[in-house]
Amino acid sequence: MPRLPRSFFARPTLQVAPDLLGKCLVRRLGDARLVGRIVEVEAYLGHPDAASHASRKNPQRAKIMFGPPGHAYVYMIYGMYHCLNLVAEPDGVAGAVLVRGVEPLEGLDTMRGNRGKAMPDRNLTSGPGKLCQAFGIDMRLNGANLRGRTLWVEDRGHGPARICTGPRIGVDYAGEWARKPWRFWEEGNAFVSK
DNA sequence: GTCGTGATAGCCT
DNA sequence: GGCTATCACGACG
Repeated sequence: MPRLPRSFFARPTLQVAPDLLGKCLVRRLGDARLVGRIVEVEAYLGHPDAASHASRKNPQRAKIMFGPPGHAYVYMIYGMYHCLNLVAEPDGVAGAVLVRGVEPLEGLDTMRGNRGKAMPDRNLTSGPGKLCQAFGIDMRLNGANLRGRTLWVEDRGHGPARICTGPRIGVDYAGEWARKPWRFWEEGNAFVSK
């Protein structure tokens, strides 16, 4: 299956984000191969997007967002969970797409083991923290090249049926920027977080 | 089904 | 001491 080239990511974040819907996130984890079809994302820009880590006064945590496209920006949130972003825009311009939901296609048993307990399958990857846990994504993958051997994105041709848009989740502090319709999801998919 | 809340760590003022 | 691009669980009905 063809991996998405760097040129796919080297575009405006608001174009890359909806284009990622229907693409497949692939993770090699030991002998396991985990695949999830992306069904929900959010776009985060650079300054002056007040909801973005890249627009903080000291965006040290988000420096990967300013780097070359086609890399992973991973951060820890609420002390317990991780969130996966895919860096967009040309090198030097901040922008990333938060992956909020994927539909599990391969490696379900490994995902169930990573999530622990008796988690219903519909809760495996229907949220940014959940999917990172299921895919074994943590800070070790921050800055990883998406054309390496552990994490990448493939185009398997299963585009989204229909795309919906709305405000981003959990950024109410960001004033007018919180109301931008920069969350994109596939209509009706069970693995959308809300 | 909805709602409220606690967990937990790194960085902020 | 407060906040965070979250989640799971228990109470309620």
